[in-house]
Order: sequence, then structure tokens, then C-alpha cells
Amino acid sequence: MIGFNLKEKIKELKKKNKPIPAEIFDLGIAFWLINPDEKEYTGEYLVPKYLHKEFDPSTSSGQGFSEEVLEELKKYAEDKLAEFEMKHVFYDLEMPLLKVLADMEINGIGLNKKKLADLDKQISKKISELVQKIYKEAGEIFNINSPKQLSDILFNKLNISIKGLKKTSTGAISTNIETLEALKNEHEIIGLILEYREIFKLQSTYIKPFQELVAKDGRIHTNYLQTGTVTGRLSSENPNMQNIPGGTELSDKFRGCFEAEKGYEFISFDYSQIELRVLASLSGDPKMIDAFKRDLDIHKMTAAQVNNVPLDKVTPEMRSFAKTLNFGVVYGMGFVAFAKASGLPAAEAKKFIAEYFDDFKEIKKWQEKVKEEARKNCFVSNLNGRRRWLLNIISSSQFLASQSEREAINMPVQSLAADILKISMVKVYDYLVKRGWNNDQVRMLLTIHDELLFEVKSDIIKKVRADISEIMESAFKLSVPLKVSVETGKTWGEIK
DNA sequence: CGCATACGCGCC
DNA sequence: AAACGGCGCGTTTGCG
Repeated sequence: MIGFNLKEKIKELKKKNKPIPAEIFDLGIAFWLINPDEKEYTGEYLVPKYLHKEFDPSTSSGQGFSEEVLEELKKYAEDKLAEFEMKHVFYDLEMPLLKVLADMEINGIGLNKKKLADLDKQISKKISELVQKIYKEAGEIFNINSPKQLSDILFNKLNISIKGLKKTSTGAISTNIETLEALKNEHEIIGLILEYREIFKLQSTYIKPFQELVAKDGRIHTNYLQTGTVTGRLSSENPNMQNIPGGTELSDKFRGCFEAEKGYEFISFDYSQIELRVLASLSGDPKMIDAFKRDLDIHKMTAAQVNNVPLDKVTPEMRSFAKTLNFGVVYGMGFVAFAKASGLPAAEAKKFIAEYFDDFKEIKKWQEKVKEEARKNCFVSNLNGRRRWLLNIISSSQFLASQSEREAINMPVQSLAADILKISMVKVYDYLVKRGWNNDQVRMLLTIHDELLFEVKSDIIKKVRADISEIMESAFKLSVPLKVSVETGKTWGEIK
């Protein structure tokens, strides 16, 4: 089978109980591997661009192209995949993943519509109460959702001081959370706005649209985009199931509306600190490797290192800075951003970062090596050959070149972590099929970057828990162990 | 009126 | 002096 968006074709075959062809060549995915920041991965876009031929909707294939054109495009892609050493990642990872994603999308996740409607009512009441309070504090009615109008009320009418406040790209005073948080003690209205923002977002982005998106089977069926990122991660749309809020009272109530079918439970498997483990492994940094081998609290360990104190002298505050730093390093954070994120003065922040790289010398070296390679090749790749082009890394614009450098040092880490999850998905799928459990006793539902969520018949949950943990922890060999944490619940709200 | 952009914010 | 990587989506606003 050759073509575009073969996931949809596989879904059709599955729904009709027809066999899936053994040989699958998805042209969009092939071109995505060759260049992950192409504008589109459709035939309409790729055929004219790479074959210099017109898109012709009148052809017999019904796809707008003849079989010959598809073959020609396949030939082009095959050659490039071979040249770039991407055949393995294409044939052994991305193509096998298609059927896994197809099943996940067909499965969907159960959403209790009535529970959600009740939550909607509760939220609506809270919102109108907050709106009235905000109008009263402002002394007039305005559109709270308009940053422009809100800014006018706060900084012109209520005369809240604007000194030192961040501006947006167009020069207006920002009204984002970070800015408002700093003004919390300046006026009663700020706290109300913050509260309003949180629950309005919950309602407008999640509660309202999700009620519309519940299918006839009572479930939400997302669409996974296999060509949606430049790093190899998956993305999710209509709805995006990878940014469901959690951790607050109301957002956990929203998560609580996702329910396992009767007789089933949710079980989630979460790779613990996978990006930092990948970084430790890629860089070969002895201290970080040792910490993971001994299963230490990595943020605490980092805190001890950069503060030059023993582990038992690490304060919660020191650990918190170290955590920000650990994540920041993966992303190429500068001292200004670290200062903001940590609340430290810029000079202190600078010292912290210097100390970090002095302690974890191999990480610094590795990052320099990656940047050099990127400058030499104008691309970076990960252990599996996945590649990202970084044409701006030799730009004369300092800003653009630096941005490419940050993208360069992030890519091998984020993309290998993404591959490890994809490898797990395929392996777990094969395991479930072999057992005869797939889509029946066990359903793979969601993939959220470092996490897999399943719905499992309660009577086999112990076995499944042990087996999937084992599969995931042994999915890829790093020089540090992979660790998976597991949680179960009757609703998604009971998890984590 | 639809569409693109700016802004803001949810997640890993 | 500033610049944290990767996404999708809702609302407002200005433009044609």
C-alpha cells in the first residue's frame, strides 16, 4: 500500500474487518523524515514541489495522482531515506506505528457527558460571579478576554504601576499570568482576573468543545499527527488530548469526566525523567549517569552539586532551583530566563549556570559538540538517524543563529525520548496482539510524549501492569536505566 | 463576512 | 542586552 495519510485507510480496513497489507509506504511520513519542517505532507503539496508535476484531480486513483506518480515519488523518497540512513526508523518504527495509532484513534476514550454538563453548569456560575466582581472593581463593564481592554483598565484607569513590566512583541504592556502574578498585591482585581483566566480557559478550551466532540459511542476520538512535529514527537488534534489540564480542583474534576468502561480500569505508564536520562546517556556525563544508576533524586543531587553541599543539606528551595536548571539545560536556557524562572537575581542565576556546567562537564562538552556538528552539516540527527535541518545555524543574525543552537541541543534529546516511547508503543502492541488482548481486554488509548494510557479489564491488571512496565523499561538500551512509574484509576482524575 | 495575526495558555 | 525546547486551540482584532 502506497499513498498519503494511510492511517485513515488502515482505519477503514480495520472497521470493515479487512486485512492490513504487510507492505506499507506512507509518502507523507517518508517526506517528513527527509525534511520535518515541510509546510505540508499532502500530495497536492509534495507532487508539484518534488516532481514538478501538476496536481490532477481527475486521475483514476481518486487521490489526484496516477499510480505512476505515486511510484515515482516513492522512488525519490526511498533513495533519500537510504542516503540519510533512515530506512530503519521508517520501516521498523514509523510504518509499524501506523496500525497502533489507528487502533488508538478507533478506541477513543470514554467521556461521561452528564458529568461534564454538570461541571459546565458549576463553572458557568463561578464565571458569572467572578465577572460581576471584576466589573465592580473596574468600575465599568469591559471585555475581560481582550488583553487590550484589560490593559487599559489596569494601567490607565486603575493606574497600576507599569514600571519594570514586560511588554508584548507589539509594545503593549503584557497582561499574561507572569505579569499579573507580580501585581497580585497591587489591586484586588488582579487576583480575580487570575482566577477568571484559569476557569474561563477550562470552560472555553476544554469543557465546551469536548461536549461537542463526544461521538455516538460516548467516546472522544482524537487524531494523532505523525508528521506534526520537527523532533519526531507525535501531536494530537480535534481534540488535542496531549494538553488536558490537571492538578487543580476544577481541572481534576474535568479529568474525572474521562471514565473507564464498566469492568475496566485506566492504567498509565509514565517514563520517569526520560529526557534527562537520555541527556545523561548521550553526554556520558559520569555524575549524572551515576545519579540515575543509583536511582537518586536527580534534582536533589543537582542541588547538592551546584551548591557544594552534601545531599542531606539540600533545602527544598535549593532543590527547586536545581529542578528548573535541569530542565532549562535541556532547552538551552540562558541566565536571564533562568533568573526569571527561578526568581534569583541575574548575577546569581549566571553563577548557578556556570556552576552547573562546571559540575557536569561532559554535558557542556556534548552540547558544544552538537552545535559544531550542526554548523558543519546544517542539520542534527539522533541515534536512530532522525534528522532536523537547521539552516539558520550559520545565519549572520545572532538571534537566529542562537535560536538554531538551542534547537540543535534539544533535538537529539527530545527526539530520542520520542523514539523510545514509539518503540514501546509498537512492542506493547505486538505483545497485546500475541496475547489476543488487543482492543479487547486491553486498549491502548493515549500517548502523551512520555506516557501511555490504557484501559484494562480489572481481572488482568496485575499481569498487564508488570508486563508493560517490563516492555517499556527494556525498550531501549541507554547507559542509564529507564524507569517507569505506574498509576491506576477508574477515572483519569484519579491518576497522578 | 471570512481569514490571518496577536495574545494568551493548556500539556510534556 | 537578551533569547527556554516541542505542540494545538480559543478569543480578539484588524484587514480585505
